[in-house]
Amino acid sequence: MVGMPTIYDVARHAGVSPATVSRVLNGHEGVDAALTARVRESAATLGYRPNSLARNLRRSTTNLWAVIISDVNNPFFTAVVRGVEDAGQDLGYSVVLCNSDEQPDKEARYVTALLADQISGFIVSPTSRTANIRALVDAGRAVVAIDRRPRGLALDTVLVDNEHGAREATAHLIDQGYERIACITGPSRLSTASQRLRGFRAALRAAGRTPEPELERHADFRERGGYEAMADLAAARPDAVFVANNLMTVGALEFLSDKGIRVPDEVAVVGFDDVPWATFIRPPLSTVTQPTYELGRTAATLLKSRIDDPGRPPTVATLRTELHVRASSRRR
Amino acid sequence: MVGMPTIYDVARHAGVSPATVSRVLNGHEGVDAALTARVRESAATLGYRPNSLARNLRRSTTNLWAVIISDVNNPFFTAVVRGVEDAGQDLGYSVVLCNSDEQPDKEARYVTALLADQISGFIVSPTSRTANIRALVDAGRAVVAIDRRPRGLALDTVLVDNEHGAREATAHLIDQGYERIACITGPSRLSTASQRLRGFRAALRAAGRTPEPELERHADFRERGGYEAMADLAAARPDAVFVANNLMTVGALEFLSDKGIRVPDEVAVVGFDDVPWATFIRPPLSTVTQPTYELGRTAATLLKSRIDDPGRPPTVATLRTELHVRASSRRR
DNA sequence: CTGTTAGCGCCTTCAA
DNA sequence: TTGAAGGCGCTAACAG
Repeated sequence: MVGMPTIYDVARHAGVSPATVSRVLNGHEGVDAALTARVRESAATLGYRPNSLARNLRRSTTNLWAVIISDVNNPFFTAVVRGVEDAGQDLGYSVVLCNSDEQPDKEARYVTALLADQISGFIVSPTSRTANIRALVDAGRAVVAIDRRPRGLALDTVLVDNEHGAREATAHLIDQGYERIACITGPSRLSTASQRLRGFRAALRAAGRTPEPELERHADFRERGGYEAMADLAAARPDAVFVANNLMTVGALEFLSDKGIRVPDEVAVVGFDDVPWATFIRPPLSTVTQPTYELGRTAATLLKSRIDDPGRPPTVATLRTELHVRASSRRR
Repeated sequence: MVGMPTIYDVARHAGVSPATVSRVLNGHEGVDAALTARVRESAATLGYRPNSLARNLRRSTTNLWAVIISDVNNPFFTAVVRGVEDAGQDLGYSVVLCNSDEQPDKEARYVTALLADQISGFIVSPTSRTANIRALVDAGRAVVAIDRRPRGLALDTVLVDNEHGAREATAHLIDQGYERIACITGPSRLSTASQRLRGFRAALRAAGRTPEPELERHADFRERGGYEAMADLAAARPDAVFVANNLMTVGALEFLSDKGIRVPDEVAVVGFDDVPWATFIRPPLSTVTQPTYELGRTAATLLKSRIDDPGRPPTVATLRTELHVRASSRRR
């Protein structure tokens, strides 16, 4: 025997047929106890490991999941991936990570490549082009969307309650007595961005105020966009700002710091998403945190049950956010 | 035809043999131009995609690489992974990400599982237990070590010049006139930790000073460890501290901030590794940055050439660090 | 230059 | 309950 031992080697060693070895190793019922023991022992002494390539070819599937996220630089997504990975490993799956960089074309390329790889399940934070996701679904693959709701496609989806989170953050600012509260949200094509904006407006209305367009901005969910939006907003003289994701919050803070605008004395800030080391930024940053790791685990669970029961109607799981009030939004 | 079209379907459609289809699709030389065109066309019209499971079984390899890193929460490693991934994709490989969490047992479990998966290449930041890596090498897999030198094993390795980086950082502190310079480094079993400590001491000696044990601490390369080491150091009254990784730097800053110790007036700080948003921490943090993305790309290149030429003698690539001086270590 | 053929290692009927 | 045999889709010898 030259390479890794095969099921034939084990069979010979145990004095049984390959079929029996296969049955034992796959836990099929109704194999004689004595044979089972012998097979187990032979497998152990030979150091047999099933060749997953052959198994997968035979079963025409793999134990691989692919996670296609839209920004690896965003700690939000990497935390989610960790949740997926841990849960996936428990269920016997390995996870391949792909970064679409929020570009539909890059996403499309991944989809095409991965389709050929018999990947058994996909977890995707969809870019705006739903066609990519549809291709996966049409090819009969199990797919779970995270973070965003894919437009016009019924899918297992894990979201957080963006509207609630934004509303709570804004209500807190109102509560602290801020008068001119601004909002920097993401691209309007992304459901997260519009939901967070909606929550912002809802809180204002609930307090008897009217949302003012001059205090609202759309940017790109990245640091630079947050910086520019904040610069642009400055003319409107807000005394507080709710920023709809972590990277843009960092950008907005950067602008304020560059201009020597004090937080929270001149402008209070609350950010959506956790910012790593939020407590280190001076002043410590108030945030609406999302249960990122949980989100990943939930997506993994949904994916597994979709694989086991492809006909099941789609589920949408919505997780709660949590407001953490810190110094950046507290009146002295 | 019910499922995906196979190479036989294409062959029939194009009126050639499966072998010819295979040759065309794999770009083998010397196939008649007319046939080539016909095969290409048939494949296109049928929407043929090669089944990589079958191909891999036949070739008994995969187009998968596994990256086993020791801490997914550390932005250093995630940045490296990005470099690996981008380069890998260019070379036709997908990347599976695994997190050993600095635990040899967890690493061992991954190694065992992945060995069965015919993964074609491994990039590993080894934990202290070299046996795990040795298992990969013994099984004939292509392996590249990153960040740390695996003890007692000749391997393709990508490192940064830790000693130089630490020395430069320390020299800068000396230059600024600090007198009692402390060092918080990592676990002594990790080469990165000991090299950075060595660089620190070398700089002191070069300035005619003697390293004092009471100003040196080993911690665990995590935030909490940095916090505790700083707390412990405080009694020795340092006026500057060089912290040998990013997470511990954050921990040390946290302690200083908790105690109201001003940076850099009372204690100056330089950290090794980039800290995301280093510019946001007040005061902006001086850092020794590593070329993380480049490190990943280099590892990918080495891995590829190891796969192509398994007999090649091992290469050790050492990349340079860069000192970025910011306010946290500047005398007023 | 092209086609025929024999597996890669496993699982799963089918028959005994 | 166990064994024999075929085939998943592809590629690499080997013939022609």
